[in-house]
Amino acid sequence: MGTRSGRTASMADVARAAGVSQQTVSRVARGAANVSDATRRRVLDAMRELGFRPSSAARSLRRGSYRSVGLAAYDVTEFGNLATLDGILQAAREAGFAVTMVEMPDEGPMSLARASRRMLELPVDGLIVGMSVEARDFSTFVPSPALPTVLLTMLEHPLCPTVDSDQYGCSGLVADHLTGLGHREMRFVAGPEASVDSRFRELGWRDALRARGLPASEPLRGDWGADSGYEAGAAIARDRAVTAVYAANDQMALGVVCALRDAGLRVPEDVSVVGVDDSLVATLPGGGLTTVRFDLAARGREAFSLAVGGAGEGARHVRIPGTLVERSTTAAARPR
Amino acid sequence: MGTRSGRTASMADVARAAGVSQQTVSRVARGAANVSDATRRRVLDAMRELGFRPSSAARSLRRGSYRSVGLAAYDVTEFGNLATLDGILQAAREAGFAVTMVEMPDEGPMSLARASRRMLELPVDGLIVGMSVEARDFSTFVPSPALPTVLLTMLEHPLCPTVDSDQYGCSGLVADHLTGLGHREMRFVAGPEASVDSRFRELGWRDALRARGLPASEPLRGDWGADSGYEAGAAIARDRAVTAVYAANDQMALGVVCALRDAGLRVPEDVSVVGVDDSLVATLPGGGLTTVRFDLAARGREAFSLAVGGAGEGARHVRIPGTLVERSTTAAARPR
DNA sequence: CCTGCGTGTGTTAACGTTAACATAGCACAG
DNA sequence: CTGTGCTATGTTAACGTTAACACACGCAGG
Repeated sequence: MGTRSGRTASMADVARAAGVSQQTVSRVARGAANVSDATRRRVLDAMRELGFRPSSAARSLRRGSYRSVGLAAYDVTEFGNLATLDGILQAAREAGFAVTMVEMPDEGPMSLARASRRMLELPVDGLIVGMSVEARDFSTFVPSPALPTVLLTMLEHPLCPTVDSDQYGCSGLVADHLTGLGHREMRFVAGPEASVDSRFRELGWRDALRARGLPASEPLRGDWGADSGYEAGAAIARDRAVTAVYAANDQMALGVVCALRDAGLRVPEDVSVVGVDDSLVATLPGGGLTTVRFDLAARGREAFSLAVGGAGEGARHVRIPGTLVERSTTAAARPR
Repeated sequence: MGTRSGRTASMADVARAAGVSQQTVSRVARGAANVSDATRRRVLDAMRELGFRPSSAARSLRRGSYRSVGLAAYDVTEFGNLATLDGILQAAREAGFAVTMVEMPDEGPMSLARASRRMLELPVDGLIVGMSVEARDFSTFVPSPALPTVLLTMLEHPLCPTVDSDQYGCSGLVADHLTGLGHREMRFVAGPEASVDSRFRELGWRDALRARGLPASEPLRGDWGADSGYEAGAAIARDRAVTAVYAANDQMALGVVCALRDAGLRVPEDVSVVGVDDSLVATLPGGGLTTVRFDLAARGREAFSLAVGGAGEGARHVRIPGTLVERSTTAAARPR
């Protein structure tokens, strides 16, 4: 017919079919005002008949923007990243943006560099990078000036704005809560040394104790898993002075609770336990875990607006505070 | 300098700076072979200096493809969807594709229609739709001929290929396992009636029992939650004939296990319990749940290749079989 | 009757890239 | 010395859209 066979219909094809100029088709496609009802109807009919799909490429080329934000992620499957993704998607939808993702096959700096280079060739107006990449990768990362880039990390980067949940401040919340309940002799169960989040939680804990004039004992070290929490809990059970435990995540906190109970101690009557993350395990039956909840969706939304809003230049560093969720593993301190 | 101020550098700017033609810049950018080392170096230097970023829009316009696949999702956060997303990301990365997501604000058909219309204007070569959308929405869905569309659902659609884990066949696996252990008197705990997955699991179970000459008793109905599983389990505990329970998901299966134990029965010695999904709860401490695992990443990969591979026309319907994971909640049948 | 204005439409020129073709230089077989 | 083929480079013409401008028309006020 009127269309060149094989190709998908363009505005020119629609214009020919509807007997109008190509510009009028463009006006209809964009919902512009100055089109008479009769013409609009004819054009819409022609579009439908020809299965017209506007070329996003041509539009973006002309317009100079893509209305899409890039996301370079290592492991979206992980709890925190997922909730952040959800926040990014929310913010994107409200702004009429899409989210374009590429996965990084591993956590190395090479992988990040490659993902970022690939992003430069993708139709995105800004880039959000992060999701479980270890800190050392970011330190060598150089963003392209042609693509506004936001990093999801606690470590401040000289060239990019960063966003993260306040992994330092959360420990202050826990310290407030536990000292408020009268606890003085407390233990911290840290995550793996390589983890930036764990390091900040530990630092925040140390500083919070010092600020309250309490001694900070050496942390026990776990690996984020419930089993490592169990081991730490077993060790703590033998120390009769301890009345409260703060574990750097919920999984380990759960392990601590199990170990304490297996050792014949009651939680929270004998020992209080607090976790961080408010992950699924924190709400399990058998009494929820007292923990710190982060607004991860806000983390995502913030990253989005920094990446595409572009307003405030100069590397800003946003830290989103958590809130303490009191469930049934903390109570007033009593000697064991 | 050589570049028009305000704009980001184009190939023409780079060409001017390097003293070559624009086409040569294009060749370098694409990594084409026929460029001398000296020229290549000069061009790369100019690119670096000008902060050149190739225009994805112009490329796609010229090339006619985007190297990106669209994903219209309702709730990515949910367990199954997430793993599927991961599979899509994997396949996309291997094919050098990006994944462009838009979120649907709710599950209504309007929302789906709107998301699909938005996708038509996005830079994608194919579209994957699904992720927790209820079946009725798909039935009224009409794909655009200009955008190859794949549906993630068990219900076959006349116009689109569909992909899903085999929600029917999984019940056959469970029936094989349990009858193999000598169980005859079994109960099925279904999910909510609105759920397509639950309906197919139930149908598969009925058919599997019939094929084995066993009577299929009326299913108990839950709502996917552990509490509803607990109720069902409590009812089953009172029926001394029953030696095995098949719950339509792991959460409910977990509830059943708890109820049976609270009623003084041993699992698996007195009653065997099987779930479906191999979700996190299935691997909890205290003895893992026997369950059916689906290869959800394969679901995602399959959807990807159907969406962009485009090879086989005509609506194909792919069902990916699960595998039974035997853990510690099933054992040989013994009278209670 | 002219001027001015608003409304619907058409015309033209980019946007930045790549494919196809053209050309210049050089090596080498005949 | 001519012709053939290869390599490195340049030239031209799209790809499909939108912004800017131009035009034709009807209608108001002078």
